[in-house]
Amino acid sequence: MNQDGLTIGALASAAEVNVETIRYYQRRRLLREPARSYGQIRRYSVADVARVRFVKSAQRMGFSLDEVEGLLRLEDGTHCGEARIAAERKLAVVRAKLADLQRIEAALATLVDECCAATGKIRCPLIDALQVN
Amino acid sequence: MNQDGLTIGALASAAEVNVETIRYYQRRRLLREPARSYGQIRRYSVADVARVRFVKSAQRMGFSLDEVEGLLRLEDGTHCGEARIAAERKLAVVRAKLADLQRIEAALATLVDECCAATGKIRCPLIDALQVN
DNA sequence: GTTAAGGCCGTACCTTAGTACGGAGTCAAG
DNA sequence: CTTGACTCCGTACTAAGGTACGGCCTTAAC
Repeated sequence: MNQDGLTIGALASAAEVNVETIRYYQRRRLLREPARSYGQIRRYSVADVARVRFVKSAQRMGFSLDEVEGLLRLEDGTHCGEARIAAERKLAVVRAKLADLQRIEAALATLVDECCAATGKIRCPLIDALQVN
Repeated sequence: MNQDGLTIGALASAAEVNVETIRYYQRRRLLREPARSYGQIRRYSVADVARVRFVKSAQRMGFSLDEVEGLLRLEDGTHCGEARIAAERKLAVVRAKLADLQRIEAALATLVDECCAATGKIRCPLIDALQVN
C-alpha cells in the first residue's frame, strides 16, 4: 500500500465516523466519488477528511444533510451570484439559531448562578428565554 | 365550549405543530397529561403552548428530544443540586455549539462579502471555519 | 334530531440518517 | 501461497421523530 491517498477505512477513522457513513455520503453526493488506485480501491485526500468533519459539525448545529449539501454547494464553485444569494439566506438562518442559542446560554447561566443561592423557589428562566419564537 | 383551557387542536395550532405531535410528546412525557373537562377532553394552558414552542426551538438548535427532556427537567423543580450540575453540563454543550455556530456565521459572512467582489477565484472559507473539531 | 367538526385511542406507516450483513475480491506479510 | 485485514457492492435493518388512519364518541349548530 503506497501513499497516494487514504483508503475508506483510514478516512473514516480520521474523520471519526463509520466506513458505512462514508459510503452513504457518497451515495448522497455529499462526497465526490474519488479516483481509485489500480481500478478498484477508493483513495481519498485530506480535504475529504475536512469535508466529512464539516458535515458532522454542521449536523451538530441542527442542519439536515440536505441543508449541509446546500452549504457545501456554496463552496463547490456554483455560479457566483447564486452562491451569494444562498449564502445570505443561510446566514439569516444561522443568525436566528445563534440568537436562540444565546438566549438558552443566558438562561442556563442564570440558572446555574441563582440555583441554591436563595432559599426561595427556583424560577427557571429557560422556557421564557425562548418565548420569542 | 367554555374557557377552561385549550383543546388539543387549539394547542397544536397555537404552537404550530400537528395534533399528533402533541399526543406524541405526551407519550414521551415531555408534556404532562392535562386535566380533562367532563372526564374526556384534554384541556391545556398557555404554559403548555410555551413548552411545546420551547421543545421545537431547542430541536432547531440540534437538541434531541431526550436532551430537551433534560433541559425541561431543570425547569420542572428537580432537586436543586442535581439541577445545578445538569445545568452546568448543558451550559458547556451550549457554549460549544455556540462557538461552532459563530464560526459558521463568520465564514458565511465572509463568503457573502467576498463573493463577486474580486474577479479572482472564490475561495470559500466555509470548510476551513470548522477545522477546529 | 341529524350532521359535521373535533376529540379519543391504538396501530401502522413514513422519512432521515445511518448501521449491519453477507458474499466476493484484493493485497501485503509471513 | 495462504491467511487476515481490508475493500467492494447491494440489500436489509434500525432508531428517532413524527404523521396518518380508522373506528368510535361527543357536542354545538343548524
